[in-house]
Amino acid sequence: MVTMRDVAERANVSIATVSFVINGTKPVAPATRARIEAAIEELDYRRNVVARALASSRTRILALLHPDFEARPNATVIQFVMSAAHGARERGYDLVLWPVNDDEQMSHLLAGGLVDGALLMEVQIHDSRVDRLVASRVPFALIGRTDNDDLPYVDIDFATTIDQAVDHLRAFGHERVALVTQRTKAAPGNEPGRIMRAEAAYLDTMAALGRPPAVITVEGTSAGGREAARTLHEDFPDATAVILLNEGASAGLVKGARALGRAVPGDLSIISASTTRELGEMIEPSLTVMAAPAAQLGRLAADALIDQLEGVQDAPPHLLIPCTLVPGQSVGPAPVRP
Amino acid sequence: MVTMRDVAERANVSIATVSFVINGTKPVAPATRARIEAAIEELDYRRNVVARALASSRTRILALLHPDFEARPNATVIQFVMSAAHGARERGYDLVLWPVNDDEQMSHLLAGGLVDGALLMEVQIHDSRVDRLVASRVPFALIGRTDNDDLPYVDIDFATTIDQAVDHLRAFGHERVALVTQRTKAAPGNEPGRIMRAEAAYLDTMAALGRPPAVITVEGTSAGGREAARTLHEDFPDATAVILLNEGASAGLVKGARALGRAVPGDLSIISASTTRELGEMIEPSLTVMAAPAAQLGRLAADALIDQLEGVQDAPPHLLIPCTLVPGQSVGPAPVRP
DNA sequence: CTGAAAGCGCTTACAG
DNA sequence: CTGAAAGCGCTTACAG
Repeated sequence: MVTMRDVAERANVSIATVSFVINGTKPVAPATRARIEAAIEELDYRRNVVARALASSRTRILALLHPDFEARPNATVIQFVMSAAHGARERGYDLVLWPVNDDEQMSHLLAGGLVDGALLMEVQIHDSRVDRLVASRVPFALIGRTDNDDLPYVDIDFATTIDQAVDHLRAFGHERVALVTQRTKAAPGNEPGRIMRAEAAYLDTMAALGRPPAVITVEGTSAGGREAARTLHEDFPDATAVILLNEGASAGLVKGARALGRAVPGDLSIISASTTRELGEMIEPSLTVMAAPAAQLGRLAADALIDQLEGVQDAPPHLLIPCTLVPGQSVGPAPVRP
Repeated sequence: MVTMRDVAERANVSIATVSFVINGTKPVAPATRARIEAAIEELDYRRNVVARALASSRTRILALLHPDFEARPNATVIQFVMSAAHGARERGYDLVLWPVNDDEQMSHLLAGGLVDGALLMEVQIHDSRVDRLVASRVPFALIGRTDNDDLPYVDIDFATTIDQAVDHLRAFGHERVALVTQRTKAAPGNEPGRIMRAEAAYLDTMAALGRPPAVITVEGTSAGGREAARTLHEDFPDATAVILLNEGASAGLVKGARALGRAVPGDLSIISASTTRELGEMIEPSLTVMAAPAAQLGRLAADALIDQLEGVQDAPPHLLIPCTLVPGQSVGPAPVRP
């Protein structure tokens, strides 16, 4: 292995000077610099990142803390993860994946000193992992928000997303719009923030319009989607449009509605929010979706965290990005009331 | 920060002895051990992984080298990545994500000394990245195979997968089975191994059955799927079943076949191979799929690499896992010839 | 069974 | 602008 010492010897300088040119930390005379650069080139020297990390007490490694995604693969997750890794890499940082099952394990990992900062996914309104994170004194950014808006976060702007979805449906004449959300294992009132915030935004919008809300909560599966179709049909027969906040139930909802004799979009219009274009195309009729800004969020999260680490920044980042409407064939004019 | 020195002082031993009990590298007297363990507990000491890495010249970090997945999110990818990270973590290793665009960048990263080993995804038959990897002298395992079967790899067993798909279709009376693969940017003859091997397995099977093969190559999009439906209809009108090796084209193929007046599975049976159960459920009629063993492969890859690193192992790992048949509603009896 | 000490390959005040 | 040296927090022969 070629070390900094080898380079220094070949260039006839001290290792300190080599360090200065590699890191640009101090001015070095052009001639000296040239000799050093030549030596680096000739020896094909590459600085050892572990030694650097120990000496500088900065590892330039970021952790992505996430629950176990193996069970329910989600296309937006991979986009988020990959763009975060990509954004980090472009700024000279590495991203390690830390599947964390419990808070204890998380604290242990954080205390090991491997990472300079952490990104936490799937944040809930009350989240003990966030408390641990704060206690660990490792800088971080949340993907999603707790009820403490002062912490650094990036998140989907659900209020704007729901508003736009409702506006889109109202432009087609829909007056009664239902919301289908996802059941989770979380305690009531402590669902993932995305569900609670989207629901709150929906209720606000309905209230502003003077319409009674219709919220249906089902599993994130095809069976859940079918259940939603039945509930909609029986309990809210006058709803002519649905906003889904439940990717996994999308296909089931369409199938279920049809099985009940309701054409899509003839009798029922559907928007699937916070999902991918690909999902929309996968279904017949192609779904109108609000595409989640997963790739953007991944990069923003990495950038926000790195800005914090490098002191490029004053206030903790609070970034909200709405989903993007991608029209498909699942939204049509509201049927005329009989 | 609590260091090993703090623990040593409190327990009245040298730091070497602390290291011995933490790592279990040398026998330590029970009483001494107890004092040290108590000190660790009381100080809430956690060994600094960076210092350990520098001193032991083992970082216990693995790299996952992969092309840019942001563009085309694929559900099997996230399963693979997460299970690899999970498997690594369980054995005390961390997994960093390295999106690599070019060989040069890959070599640079590898030379930094951050990782003990690497996993390379999306391996092609002739793959210059593999040459770089070999040259870097960093231990590795491939996800997929090159034409050099001696290198360590884990891969999907396409031969078995295709055989099982054909068997399944033949049990329903299908005699003429087409294969739809995916067009890539790779040079002809150098497509990702999965495509070439699946095609080879298909051709072998057809030859063994004495049937003329029908291979259609299209983009991995809905449009590609529609194109495949047209080509099938026009060029291979007697094919009554299709095996897809093109996840993105699945929905388009179904839509396209219908648009041409061919019912699924009434007139055309479809199996989508090397994809997810979730994809199958997302389509109407639900697709019969051969689910890719992504989670298994992720864990196996991590384990195989770690086994190599820890010398648990003699021969380089060569692991092949077939996909799993998950029946849906897209396969039915072959239509009777007119 | 335990300790003193060298060393891993860098960075960073400090001095000149 | 450059260098000598301490130090980052561990591991690991080596000696006893």
